[in-house]
Amino acid sequence: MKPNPKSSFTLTQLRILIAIATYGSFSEAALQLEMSQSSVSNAIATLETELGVILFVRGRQGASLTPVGEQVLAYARQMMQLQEEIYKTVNLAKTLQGGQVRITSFRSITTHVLSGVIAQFRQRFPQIGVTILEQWDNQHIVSALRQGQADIGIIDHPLDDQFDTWELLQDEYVVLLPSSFQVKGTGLDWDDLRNYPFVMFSEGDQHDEEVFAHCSVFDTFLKVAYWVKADSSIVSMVAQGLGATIIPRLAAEPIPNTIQVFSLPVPLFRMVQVAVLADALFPPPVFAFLEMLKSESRFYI
Amino acid sequence: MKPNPKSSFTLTQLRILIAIATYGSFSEAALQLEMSQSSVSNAIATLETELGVILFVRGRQGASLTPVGEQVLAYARQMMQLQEEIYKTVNLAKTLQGGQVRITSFRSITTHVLSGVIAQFRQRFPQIGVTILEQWDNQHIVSALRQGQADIGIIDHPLDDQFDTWELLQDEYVVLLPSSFQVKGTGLDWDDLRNYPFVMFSEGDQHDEEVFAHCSVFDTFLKVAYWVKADSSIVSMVAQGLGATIIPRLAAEPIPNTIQVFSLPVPLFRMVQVAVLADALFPPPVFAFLEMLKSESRFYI
DNA sequence: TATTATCCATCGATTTTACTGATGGCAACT
DNA sequence: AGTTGCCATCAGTAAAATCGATGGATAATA
Repeated sequence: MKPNPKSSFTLTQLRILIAIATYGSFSEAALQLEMSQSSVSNAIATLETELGVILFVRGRQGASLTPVGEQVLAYARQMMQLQEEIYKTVNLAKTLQGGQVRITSFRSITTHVLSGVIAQFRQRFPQIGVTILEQWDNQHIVSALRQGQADIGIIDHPLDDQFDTWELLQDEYVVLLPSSFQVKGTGLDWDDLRNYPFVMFSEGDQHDEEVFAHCSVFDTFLKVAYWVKADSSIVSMVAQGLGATIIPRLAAEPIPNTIQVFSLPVPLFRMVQVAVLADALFPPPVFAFLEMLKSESRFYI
Repeated sequence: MKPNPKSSFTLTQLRILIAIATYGSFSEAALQLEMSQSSVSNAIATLETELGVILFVRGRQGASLTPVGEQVLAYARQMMQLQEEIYKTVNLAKTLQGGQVRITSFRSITTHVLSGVIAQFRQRFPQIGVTILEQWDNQHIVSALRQGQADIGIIDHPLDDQFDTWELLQDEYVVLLPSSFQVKGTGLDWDDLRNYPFVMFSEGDQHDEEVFAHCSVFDTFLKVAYWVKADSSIVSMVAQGLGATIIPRLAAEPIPNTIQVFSLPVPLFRMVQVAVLADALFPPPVFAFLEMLKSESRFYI
């Protein structure tokens, strides 16, 4: 008994078997299946050879199943049913009635933007599953998209033209100050920033690079007292008066009201974009989700 | 969505799908399946076209399933399992480990001979099912055999050469007399028979024809007072003194001890034979049963 | 008894499908 | 830039499914 038979029977043969069992004769089955009687005969002969058993007793009044034939018939029916289910499943996936949308993004966006959209989406299309894959930086999001692990990505840095992107929202880089820090006028100026000690994200973060670059344009070089790895930790360190920080607003939420929030002297934004693979052919659920995202984005821009 | 798609996917395609999902890439799957990479590629492309969905995301590091692909994979595994079961089933049927023996016979033989053989057989081969199809006369037994509704038939009249037959036992036609009937000597003679009223089987029975023919050879013509349709009824009518009868011994059993049993003046037997289709290729269980029947028949002859 | 009708197997021809080996494109490493 | 690993595509070939026609067998019918 080979575990992996090189050639094996086909679903067509099983379908024919069922038809014969149903209609009682090879010829009637052929009619119903809209194929020639000889094909039917051949198919069963091949199947019988492959299995090494006689499935039908042929007689004057048609064909009737042998005991083994009966057993095989039962399995054949089950297989046909599974086949049907496969078709049903993929057809569902091709409509808005089923399927799945897979999104990858960072935590801050997930929490403050996507959660709302997803709730709304699930309410509108309850049959469609939504999967979220949280990532730490753009890199991972991009590669998840490229490798097909997700359909839709949320990014905050421009991307090469493999992707179709559009703006979801502008997230302002805000300066967070402990309540103990004094501010002279109505807003911050660059001198203020030069004097504060800063708590920033750990080494090599793209956001911070952007902030440093922006400040340096105005001859402002921040003094970084602490490097920390999590958004929420940064915020709480600021709350405890250890220093100031510059961070995208959504990444900082929820901001305790003991913290003072200012725009930069010259405001800076990160552009949060939605990205999908340019050449990919998406199932309808993905389009539906993108539509919803687009209409939602109006509230943020 | 057509209920009966003209062309459909194949089990081979599903097997390939599973292999790719298992080994992570088209090429590795091709190696494992011992087929070319292009075949694998083609098979999946065809399957994807047939289903109308993308099943794999192809990337630098191999192929990974899409969400629909995952769903289809689950069904595919089930189908492979069913396929395996079919092979297991038919292979069992080809050995003594499984399968079925279908026997057709009359009630009398079933009760008094087969039941014992079957019990012994089931003890020896517990996995093999035994089916008994009871019939009223040879005609039905023969046609059941011819139509493949049974493998083994028990008959009591010679048959044409479509069948292989051999003797199972000789069943003597015995004369049953009520206790009230007087018998002169040690045995019956033809004159005795001429004087008794008889209870015989209803019209056109082959057994009775045989008996009448036998008697007429000795110028004995029975007076039939009753025609009755069931063996057991005949016996009980004799027991109640309504008449005598001539009946095969096994058909009469159990014979109440109020009834006198005699051989005919010139004994007559019916030859009970086992018959199988001459050209049929039987599964091993049938042969095993035939062997057992043969060895068993020694006790009766 | 001879005839007819029904069913299935078989044959040869044809179309379809499956498979292969070679080639090329693409993206990621070195 | 070159190399490597992966998949798609192409053209040719081998295998198969399918068909129409034919023939044999067996019941039912005349």
